[in-house]
Amino acid sequence: MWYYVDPQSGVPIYVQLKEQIKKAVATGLLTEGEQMPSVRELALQLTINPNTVSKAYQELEREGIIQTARGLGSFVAKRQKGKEQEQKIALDKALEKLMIEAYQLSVDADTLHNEFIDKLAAWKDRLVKGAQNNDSGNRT
Amino acid sequence: MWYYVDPQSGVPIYVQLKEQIKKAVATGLLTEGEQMPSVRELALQLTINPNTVSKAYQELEREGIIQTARGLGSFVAKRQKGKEQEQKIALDKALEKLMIEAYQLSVDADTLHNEFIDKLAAWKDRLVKGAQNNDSGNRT
Amino acid sequence: MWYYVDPQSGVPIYVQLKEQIKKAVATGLLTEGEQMPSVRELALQLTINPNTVSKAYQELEREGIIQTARGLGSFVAKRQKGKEQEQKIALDKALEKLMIEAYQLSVDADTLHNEFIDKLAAWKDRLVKGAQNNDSGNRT
Amino acid sequence: MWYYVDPQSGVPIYVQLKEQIKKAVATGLLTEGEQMPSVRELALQLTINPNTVSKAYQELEREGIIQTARGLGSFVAKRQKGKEQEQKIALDKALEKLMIEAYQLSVDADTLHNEFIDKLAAWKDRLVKGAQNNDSGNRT
DNA sequence: GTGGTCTAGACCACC
DNA sequence: GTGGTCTAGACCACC
Repeated sequence: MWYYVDPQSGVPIYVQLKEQIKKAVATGLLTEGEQMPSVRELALQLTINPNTVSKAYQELEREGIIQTARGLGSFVAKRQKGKEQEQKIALDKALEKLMIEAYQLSVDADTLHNEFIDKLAAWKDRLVKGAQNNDSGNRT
Repeated sequence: MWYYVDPQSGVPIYVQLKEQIKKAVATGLLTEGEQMPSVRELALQLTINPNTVSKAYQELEREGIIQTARGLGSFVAKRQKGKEQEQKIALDKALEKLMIEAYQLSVDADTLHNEFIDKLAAWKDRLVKGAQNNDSGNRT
Repeated sequence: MWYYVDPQSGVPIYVQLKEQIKKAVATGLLTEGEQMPSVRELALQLTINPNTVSKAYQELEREGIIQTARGLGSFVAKRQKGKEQEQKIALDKALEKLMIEAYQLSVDADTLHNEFIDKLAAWKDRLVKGAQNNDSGNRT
Repeated sequence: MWYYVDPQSGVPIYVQLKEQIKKAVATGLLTEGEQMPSVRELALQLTINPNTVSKAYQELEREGIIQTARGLGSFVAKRQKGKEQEQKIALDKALEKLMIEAYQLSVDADTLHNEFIDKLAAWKDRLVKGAQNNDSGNRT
């Protein structure tokens, strides 16, 4: 697959890996129930140590992104649904983080808005649409 | 001051503290050059371990939010400017994180958009406005 | 059946499921020899990944709570008896865990005692009573 | 110090270590703010690998038992206080776990009660007493 | 000095 | 085959 990792970047390798896998799940490159490459396989491919992959996988499991079964392998977990209110609170927190980040970056409100719109357009298909649920399959 | 931490929440206390200080800086409750409470003082007030405060301050310093002068104390740092391109890259990354988070939360695109607009409105005054950057040139 | 899981809670789903099944067995909602729902069935019902159910079942089997017969399904196992001494050691360990937990929660001794009495009253019928062990001899 | 570890026991070493440290904190052998032995030191003493100690310490930090500061060391954290209601819920859960465990062990209600009383007596001094708070120091 | 990450590779349990 | 734990030891950032 298309994971890559930069040991020089300063960001720990297992963190880089986690972020890429999360993104892959969120963008649909990895789908619910799909089997992840084995720890060894991915380690070989990225020429990193199996322990490093293992650490990434373990944290992803703790975060509910993947599910691991001994002797079987790791699988992309079903997406969490949570109660609507908790969802709103978490979203609010995420947006606040974005605003704080934008402030720190001295990004002005217009730039932020424009970039948000662009990014959202690119993600629109992946984010669940209002009336549709994600198991019906058709997304007319 | 008005910091509060919930030791039971699962989120490490120093992370909670960092987030609140960052927010305080971003919302103007703490202003450039303002002196932070001493590690000891804040620890006493929150009845947490001084090491916890120290860890928060250390990370905030590494992130450029505050600056520490030996024997004088810690102060809110001048906001970073960075090159425009780095700014864009960092913003893009922050937006991507938001999208991934929204996906994990099963938030649909419309909800995300609406909540973003609301949040942005609340923050508009703090984020530098298009035509009036705070010290550099305007780039309308 | 009436299992429920909260994917947002931070506690791994398979752990939540295990705890509920253990409780169901201990409270008599599931009885010795009773057939468990199949992995698939339970996964569908809870809209979680079959691997998640599988992991819960695997651990329950290792703990001796259920037994799995290939091609037949899983069944609630007969309760273990163990030697009296092992029983005492295990009980002592469980009580120690409770004390440590109570300490971490800053619960005082009186509160712990009262709550224990209340809880025990609610469980008294399920726990084998002194004079009437369920199949072995009585040791009044 | 008096930690010990049995590599043959089947229980992972880092779990054994975590349990002992938790107990040490709960019984007052380790007190708030006290510095933990360094990762290397403890590894040498127990003749286990520093990584194993490190794993234990990292999990303890996640659980709020200790606090780690890079370059300084690890310290016993201030005890969590949490809101009273959450405290009650957590206690209720812990008691329920005990009951389930007792059931699985075929322990009868009387035995459980007696053993609880004994254990509680041994712990009474450590568990915060009703009217006293834990920072006044005197414990008449 | 401190902890954090990583490699290389062993051995284990479970399938 | 799968992941989990552990060793031995390197190198890093931070103090």
